Amino acid sequence: MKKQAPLICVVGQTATGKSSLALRIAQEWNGEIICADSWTIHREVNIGTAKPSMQEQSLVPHHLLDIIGPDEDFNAALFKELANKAIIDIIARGKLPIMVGGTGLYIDSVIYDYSFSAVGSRHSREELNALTLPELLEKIDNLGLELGSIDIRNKRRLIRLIETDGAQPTKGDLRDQTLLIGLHVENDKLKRHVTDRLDAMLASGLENEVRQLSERYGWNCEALKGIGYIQWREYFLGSENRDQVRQKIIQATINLAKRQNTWFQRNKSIHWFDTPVNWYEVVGLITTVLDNNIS
RNA sequence: GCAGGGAUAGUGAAGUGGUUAAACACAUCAGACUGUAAAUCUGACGGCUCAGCCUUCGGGGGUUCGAAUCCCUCUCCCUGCA
Repeated sequence: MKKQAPLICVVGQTATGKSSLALRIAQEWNGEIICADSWTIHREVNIGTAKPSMQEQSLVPHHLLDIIGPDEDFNAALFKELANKAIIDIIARGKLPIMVGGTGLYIDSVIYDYSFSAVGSRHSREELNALTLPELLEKIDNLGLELGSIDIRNKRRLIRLIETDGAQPTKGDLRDQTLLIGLHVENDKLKRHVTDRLDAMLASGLENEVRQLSERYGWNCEALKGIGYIQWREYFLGSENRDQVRQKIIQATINLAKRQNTWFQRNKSIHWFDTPVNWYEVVGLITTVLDNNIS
C-alpha cells in the first residue's frame, strides 16, 4: 500500500509566531507554505491581517494568499478543495507542504477530509436569515428534517440544516503522515504580542489601508469585517479617537485567540510548543516523520 | 461658604420600600463548532464546608414586619452661585 506523502501543519492562536516558524521549517526542508487563514485569502487587506510580506513570500512560495477580492465571499469547502490541490502540486514537485494558519475549520476540513454537504438552491440564505429562531425550527419541522445534534439556539446551524436538506456530514481519520504542531502562548504574553504587533501595524500605515479600502469598497465589504478593520468605522465617522480603535482591536484579537485556542485544544493529535519554540525539538519531531516516510 | 447632583458587584449602568445576590452590557472563566469560522452560538460569573448557609449596593446611625431604595450624619466626586 502506497504511503501518503508527509504534511506539516502549524496551528494555534493568532500572534504566536506560526508564520515565522513555518517559514523556518520551509527553508530547512525545502518546503512550500499553504496559508489556512480566512482573511489573508483576500487581496488588498495586507497590514491588518498580518499577511506574510513580499520579502517573506520571495523566500518561500506561499499558496492560497490573495486569491479573492476584498468584496468576495469565501468558504471552507472551497478552501478544502484549493488546499488539497496545492498539497498535491507541492508534493508532485518533490517539495514539503506546510499548512499554517489559525482557522481551525479550514485546517480540519483538509486533514480530516470533511464531507461538505452541497448547498441546496431552493432556499435563499437572505430569506432564511430574516426568519426568527422559532420560525426556522418550524420550517425544519415542516420540511421533515432531523435536528440531530446541532445547536438549536444557533440560527446559523439551523439555516445550514435547511440549506443542506438535513444531510449528515462525515469526518475521516487524521490524514496519514500528517504532523500537527501547535503553538501556545500564555495570556499575559499573548496580550503583549498582540499589542506590539498592532503598534507595528499602525506604524506601517494600517489607518491608511483601512481608509482606502473603505472608500473604494464601502464598509459592507467582506474583508473590512475583520479584526483590525471594522474597528475603524466609528473613528472615520468621527465619534471615536485613535486610542479607542487601538484598544478595541486589541480586545477583539484577544477574544479571537481564546476561541482559536478552544478549537485547537480539543485536538489530541497536536504536538504543543510554548513560545519561544525550542527549534531542536521541532527538528526532532519533523525528522522522525520524514524518516518514517522514506523507509 | 451656599445651592443642586452623585457614590450599586472587575468596569459601565438599571433598580428608588417587599420573589433583589441585585436587570443589562462589557470584561473574565469554561465550552460548542462541517459550504459566513477574524463568523455564529452556549454556560458560569459575591463568598462558602455549596440542592443549604453567609455577606453585599461609599462609612456610621435611625425609621419599618421589611430598605440599595425613606430620615440623620460623616467621607469623597461633579455642577451652579459665591
